Amino acid sequence: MVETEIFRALADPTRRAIFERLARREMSVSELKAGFDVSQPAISQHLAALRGVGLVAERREGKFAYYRVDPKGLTPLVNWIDRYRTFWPARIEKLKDVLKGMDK
Amino acid sequence: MVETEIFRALADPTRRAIFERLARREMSVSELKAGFDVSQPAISQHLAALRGVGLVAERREGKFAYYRVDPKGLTPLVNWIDRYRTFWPARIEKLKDVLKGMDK
DNA sequence: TTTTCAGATAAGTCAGTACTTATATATAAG
DNA sequence: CTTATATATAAGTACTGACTTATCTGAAAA
Repeated sequence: MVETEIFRALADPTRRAIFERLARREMSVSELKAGFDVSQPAISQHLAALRGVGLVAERREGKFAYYRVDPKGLTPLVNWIDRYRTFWPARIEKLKDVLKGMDK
Repeated sequence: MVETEIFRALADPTRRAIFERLARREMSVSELKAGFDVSQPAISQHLAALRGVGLVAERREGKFAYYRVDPKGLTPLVNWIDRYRTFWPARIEKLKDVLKGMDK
């Protein structure tokens, strides 16, 4: 189940913090590492997890690996919430369209 | 961190399925149990977890316990997504207002 | 080519968690 | 009062997952 994987990926505070930092701008692994109190392998493992569920994308350049958020990655999460639109008015409908148009 | 707790709560497929069933209508524990292939204690434990993070609420009536979704419970999740509105236009702003007005 | 640097992978450890069965609590029914 | 039913809690187990150190791959620098 896609939702499970995405919820799981974002349930870890470190991993979510990585996602949040990447949301601001593309960064290399060592740049990212600077902000956290965990080892470099831990960062790589978190990035692999985020990449595995489509939340981030990788761009390789020489010996550097640059990671960035893949905006489409959040779509299943938004859609899941959307399924519970019965709890609030239909405003959220707009989200879907917005996300679709964002497909670049 | 509130977000972590909510993401964690919804990351478990059984627990999320319970939430989804309760989203349709209020149900007692034994009614819920009928739909799942886990023991009654497991259901109670999941409900306690969902209740602990404010995703569901309990109403006690005699020897029965009726659970329902607390719509406000999803607010932190929506707000978190909202923080990444930089990735898509400002439509999501509306959500906050909607959720606020939903405070019953 | 040898060394250094960026990053990924391997393997092991430890804590957390989803489950189980057994038991407790409390209300309702006989 | 005794028994049955609804739910919660206790305690134990097995698995998962986030971390570590050590090692591997590959590109740049010396």
